[in-house]
Amino acid sequence: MNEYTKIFKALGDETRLRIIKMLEVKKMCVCEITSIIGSSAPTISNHLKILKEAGLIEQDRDEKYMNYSIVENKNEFIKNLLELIENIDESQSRSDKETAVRTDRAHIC
Amino acid sequence: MNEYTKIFKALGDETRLRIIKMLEVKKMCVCEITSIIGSSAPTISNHLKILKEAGLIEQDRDEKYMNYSIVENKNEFIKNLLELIENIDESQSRSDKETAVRTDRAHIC
DNA sequence: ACCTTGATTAGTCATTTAGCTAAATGTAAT
DNA sequence: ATTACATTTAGCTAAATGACTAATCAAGGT
Repeated sequence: MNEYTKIFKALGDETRLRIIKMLEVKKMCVCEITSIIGSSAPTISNHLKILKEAGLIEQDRDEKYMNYSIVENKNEFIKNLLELIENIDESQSRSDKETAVRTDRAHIC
Repeated sequence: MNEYTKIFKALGDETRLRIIKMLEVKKMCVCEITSIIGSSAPTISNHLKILKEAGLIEQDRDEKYMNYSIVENKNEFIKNLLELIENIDESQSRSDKETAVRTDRAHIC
């Protein structure tokens, strides 16, 4: 599939867009994201895979947790696109972000 | 559906992204686009509807032809997004655009 | 080495999507 | 009014997608 189509397809899903917006706040592990979204862990894991393969996020292991974060070394297109998305300010994202900052993996995972 | 999800979903399709890139060259009617893409007219018509409902393109009738074009009065998000897309330069888009400028509806419709 | 816990993979199922053809609608010209 | 042609709607099919549970993999602590 076309690189750009893959990027837009990755973003063209409610749940994945929520995840991207949450990761603007802080890097998070699968179980944290799972607890905020409310879907099953495999479902979230799969969404993360799609976002990663589109080049939007990256993963790094922190002990037993797999942290996901907005990609660091972005190409120009991804960089500009993610900046655009940062400016999106809706109630859903705001509420997710608030939950994200309050979320402590020690308590929920 | 979320406004932004709808926009990204609209762009997350090979054919629709091709159409957007072609419309950067000039406004076109359904049959012109159909002849360049090679799908059926109803299929193209449906793709155009999805792009329109996402707020990316608009239509105006020119005699018996329905012209589709990149939306004129864009909100900030759509404006920046379409600028980003304008910078995409791939062989597929280049070739489609070349075909588009050469395409004369008088000959093909 | 074993057990616990977090994450991913595999397999299923329901829903959505993108394509088609045929029929309906809209517009212009005869 | 009738015909011709562009477009859209309706109805269908095949493929893709997103969800789940069960099973497996990976890492750490006992």
